[in-house]
Amino acid sequence: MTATIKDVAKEANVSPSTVSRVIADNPKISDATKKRVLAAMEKLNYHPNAIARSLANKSTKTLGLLLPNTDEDLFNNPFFTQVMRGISIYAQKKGYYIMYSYSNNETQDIEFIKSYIHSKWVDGIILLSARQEDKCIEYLKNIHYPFVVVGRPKDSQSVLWVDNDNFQAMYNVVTSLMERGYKDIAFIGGPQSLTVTNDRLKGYKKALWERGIEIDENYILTSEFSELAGYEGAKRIIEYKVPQAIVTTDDIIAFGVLKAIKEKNMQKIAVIGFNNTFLAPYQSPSLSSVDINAEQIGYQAAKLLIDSLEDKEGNNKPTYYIVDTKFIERESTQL
Amino acid sequence: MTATIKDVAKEANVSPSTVSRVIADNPKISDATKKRVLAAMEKLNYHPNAIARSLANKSTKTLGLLLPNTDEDLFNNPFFTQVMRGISIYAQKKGYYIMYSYSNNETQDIEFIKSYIHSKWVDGIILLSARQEDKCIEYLKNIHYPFVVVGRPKDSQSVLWVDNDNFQAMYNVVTSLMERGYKDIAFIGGPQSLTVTNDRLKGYKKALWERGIEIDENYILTSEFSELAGYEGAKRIIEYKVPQAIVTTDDIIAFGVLKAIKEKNMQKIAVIGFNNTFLAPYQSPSLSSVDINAEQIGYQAAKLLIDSLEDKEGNNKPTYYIVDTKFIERESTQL
DNA sequence: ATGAAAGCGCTAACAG
DNA sequence: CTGTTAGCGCTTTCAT
Repeated sequence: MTATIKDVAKEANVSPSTVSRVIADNPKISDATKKRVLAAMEKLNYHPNAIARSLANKSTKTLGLLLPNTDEDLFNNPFFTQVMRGISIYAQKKGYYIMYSYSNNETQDIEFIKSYIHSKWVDGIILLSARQEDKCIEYLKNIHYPFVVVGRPKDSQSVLWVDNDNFQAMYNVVTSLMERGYKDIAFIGGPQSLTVTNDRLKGYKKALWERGIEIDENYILTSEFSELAGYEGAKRIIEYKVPQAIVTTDDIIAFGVLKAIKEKNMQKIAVIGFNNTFLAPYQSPSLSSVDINAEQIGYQAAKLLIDSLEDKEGNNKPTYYIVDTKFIERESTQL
Repeated sequence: MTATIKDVAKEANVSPSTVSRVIADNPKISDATKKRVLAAMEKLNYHPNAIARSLANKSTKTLGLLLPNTDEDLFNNPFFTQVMRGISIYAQKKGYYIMYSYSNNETQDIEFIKSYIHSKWVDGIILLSARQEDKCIEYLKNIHYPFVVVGRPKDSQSVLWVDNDNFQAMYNVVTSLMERGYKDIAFIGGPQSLTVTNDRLKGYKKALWERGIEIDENYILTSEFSELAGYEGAKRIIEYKVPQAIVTTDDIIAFGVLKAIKEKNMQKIAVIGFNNTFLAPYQSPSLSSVDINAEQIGYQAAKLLIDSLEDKEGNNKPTYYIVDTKFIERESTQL
């Protein structure tokens, strides 16, 4: 049916290996024959069979992407699609394909990972969202399989990862608020099981602590990434003691906070989101948010993994990448 | 390194072909040897090499997914992630893998399709979002390559597709509004190049027409899927002539409409979105929206394609699937 | 019911 | 610089 390397070889009057060398762009091939082979390929509309190449090469040039699916809202969160796009951009640039799987829990995660690895489908794995105690990281590390994780792993020794400096980002936001006189600042975050939540919480605490403001545990709430969590969290906090500002770890949470504030008619409470999602400007008041550059995170993750895959010498490159954040001020912090 | 079929064969004292038959669950294998082979696999921690199988089988059990990337907001739209999840669920159930690519335009689309096909990486292709004149559909149809499209293609003859009944869904919404006395109803839609926009627009027109309401072209706006489009569209419409209701073809657009309405202080204008995204309930007023069951769309698309791939006999199954919609009423239509 | 052998399409020594 | 040969790991006739 479709032309194979043999057909091309015949057509060009060379051996299959010569054709193979042309495909691989091997330098030791005379220009003359190269031309001839290329012409033959063209004529026969030849395209290398990637499967056969993979089998012979023991490399598929594809990466496996593990998507979390635990929480309905977590996945609706634009963060993931942005990261995926970033991954794609670098992968395509380097001629890599991406496969993806959803999983509902850590056990399934591991299953998919094993399936990817055992079946030999992928050359490396990308993990989205690092948990505090992450079995996947543990597993992949133990078997020395190439992977990169989006989010700082708890034990980052000898694992590739990319993340924002979440500690610093939140620290800066809270400090900036305090510099304008805000004192009673509450915190509503996602699941405590995620590293990102903890990092941001630490930034929050450090900022308060530095200015000698006592940390009130009733002002700290963590649950999940949802508007509902933000909505109910804000109501609880307001009922406890009306704060001057509420910082959150995600725009989705902040949306819920805004709703609660509106209902309670407490519009002077400042609100800050994270991720600077596309709807943040369309809230009323428009939501101030920390832009975490999600696409860049994905891009750098793919880069870290692919580069390490292709760098046989194992040169001592850094094993992580920190993506800059930027605090975007809008109406919700200027009331 | 890892065990191959030969190792298992030796361990179990059988030939490689016997092991292969066990893997394929071939009926003509004695239970005794089957047990023995299974035990050997277990012992050696054997896992079939999917690449090698694919090469021999000429089938990869993976599907290629083409994601549109034209519009920043289009891709941030949760619709796609929901469809992807649906696709994944059925694919995983049937043991298929999914590869994805983003493209920025139709030319790139075709390139990716060719790359998938020529490289033999995938067994079939899933197209997201049908354009009115879709070169990808044309191309795939011409070469008789297996594919399914999400969204009704213009010429749906002999192509697999799944979609909502967009005409009917919009028709129902508008009719329902008119039954409660609304007369001046404006329409703000996405790009005219998409089938979905046109189908919904037709439903809108038909509903008005049936009730003898003249269609005012100034009440019909189409541009892109963004809050900005909704925001500016609504302002333009209001300045032209204040309507009683604005129907849109996407929640994102509706969010922009809500913002404009708030600014203009015209809160009695009813607003309707489409897709019933997770933020719709969190607008104020909460947004009435048509639930299109995006995950189901993805699931059925994968099902249509995979089933057709596996059904060698080409039984005359239907080539399309219509997913139900449901109008979810919230505050934005009950003012 | 099981084995031997050829082949899927490509790559990689090794020779020359 | 190019050809020969073996082999990647699995499947599949064709025998027996």
